[in-house]
Amino acid sequence: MTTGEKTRGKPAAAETQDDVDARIYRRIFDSVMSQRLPPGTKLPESSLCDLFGVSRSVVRRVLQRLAHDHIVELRPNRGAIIATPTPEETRQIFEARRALEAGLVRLATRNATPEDFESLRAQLRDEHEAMHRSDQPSWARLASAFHLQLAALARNPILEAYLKEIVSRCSLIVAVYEPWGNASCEHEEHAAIVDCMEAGDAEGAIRLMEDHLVELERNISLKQDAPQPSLKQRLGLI
Amino acid sequence: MTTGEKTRGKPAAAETQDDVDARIYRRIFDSVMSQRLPPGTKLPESSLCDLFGVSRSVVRRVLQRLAHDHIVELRPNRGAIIATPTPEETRQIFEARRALEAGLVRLATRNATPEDFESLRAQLRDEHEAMHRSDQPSWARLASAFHLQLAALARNPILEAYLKEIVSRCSLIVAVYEPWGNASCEHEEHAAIVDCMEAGDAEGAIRLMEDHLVELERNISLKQDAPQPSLKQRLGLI
DNA sequence: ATGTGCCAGATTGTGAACAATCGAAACGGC
DNA sequence: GCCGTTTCGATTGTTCACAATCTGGCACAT
Repeated sequence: MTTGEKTRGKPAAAETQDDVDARIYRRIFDSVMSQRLPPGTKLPESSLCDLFGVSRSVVRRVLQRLAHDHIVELRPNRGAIIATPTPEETRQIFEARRALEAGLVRLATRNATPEDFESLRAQLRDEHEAMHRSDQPSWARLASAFHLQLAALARNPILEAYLKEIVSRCSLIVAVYEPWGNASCEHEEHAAIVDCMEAGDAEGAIRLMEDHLVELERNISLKQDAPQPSLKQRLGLI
Repeated sequence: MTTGEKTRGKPAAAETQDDVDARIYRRIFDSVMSQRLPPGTKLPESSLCDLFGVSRSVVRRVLQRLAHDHIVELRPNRGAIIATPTPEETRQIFEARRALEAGLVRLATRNATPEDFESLRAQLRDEHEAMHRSDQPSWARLASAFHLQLAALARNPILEAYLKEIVSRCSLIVAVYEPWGNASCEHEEHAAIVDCMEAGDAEGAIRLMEDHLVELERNISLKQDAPQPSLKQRLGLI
């Protein structure tokens, strides 16, 4: 009775296997998104075992999940590394993202309630505030969160999960080529999209969203081509 | 030399771990698609170990992959069963599929070469032939293959992978509610889509594709609602 | 007779030992 | 001095044994 309720709920110190998995997954995931784990970083199983205090079985399972979500790359007999998207993959990811978000915007415009728009605008205010504070880490997270929250309004968990995965991969790309693009511009575009959706103009919102994503990709491509940031990556270890 | 080349290629009896995984995955996958493993079927690890002659580690890994692709459901401490899509999930899956295929048709229309259309028409001929032979198993497989091949023309592996997953889930639904809809109608619609694409009319092809998918869903929904096929599933064991 | 609690069997989750594989440095031949 | 070979160390892949958990049936009290 004291430690583990079995029939209904687990109020205290009982951590299920899924909780452990999720904790480790999120820890690695967040570290990648925060650029604390740059692409190409090796993730030896034994190190992770020590760090998280679990056995290799658990670490292995989590690494597989991360690999399926394209956060890490699993090379047979050679261990896991943080995934390193190539320029070609970048192009494909953004193309897929445009197609996905177009569909999501259409569904969201159809299904969103006034309360949904309310929370979306609240999100925009947070963005705006972080932007004014020049709080770039927060802002980057919030900018992604906007797209995710918009996706939730479509009321389709499947498409939402796909977008979640794609946004993660985009963040990974941003982590490689760190553009830190002009935030104010992005924020304006987000607001314009919401305006269009609230007015019921799905096609207009889609067009704005696509322009917005093209702009985002262009910012990244510039950094990607121009200053050759990949000397150590191409020459050293990837 | 006789059994395992290591440096370059593996011409004969050397089977890598990935090959083993893929073999077991495909075996289960195909069995589900062929309705030999109906939804709700239990998949005990020990049985699979015996059947495939591998250890539980391998079985476990494969089951996780199948779970991530929504072919099986992994219940903690209770083992794996073939996934059983609910009517609500069915609605979401088809909605997602329409959105995805719309984007794919648009890209495919833009990127397809004359040779691509050639192979697509060859696909249609195979369909037509299987239909005339009343070879329903073959026809069902070919009908899915048409959508998959069309998706490949978009030249975007990411969206293609998503559609592959969704089509699998659709086939699973078909396996539950076995509509075996009017094949000739489907074939005509496939052909009409290709015509539109070849004429460069992406928007027209998208509209036809959406109608086609709505029709497909309607066929399934009818069987789903009418004869109450889920008595044993809802009341007994799912 | 019905509902509750308990026990046994089976199945899954975990951890540690063993085997296999790969990378890289050291070695020797040309 | 350069290149191919070989050995060694480290890391991953697999297997097996043990622990934890759930299911289903049985006994028992009400």
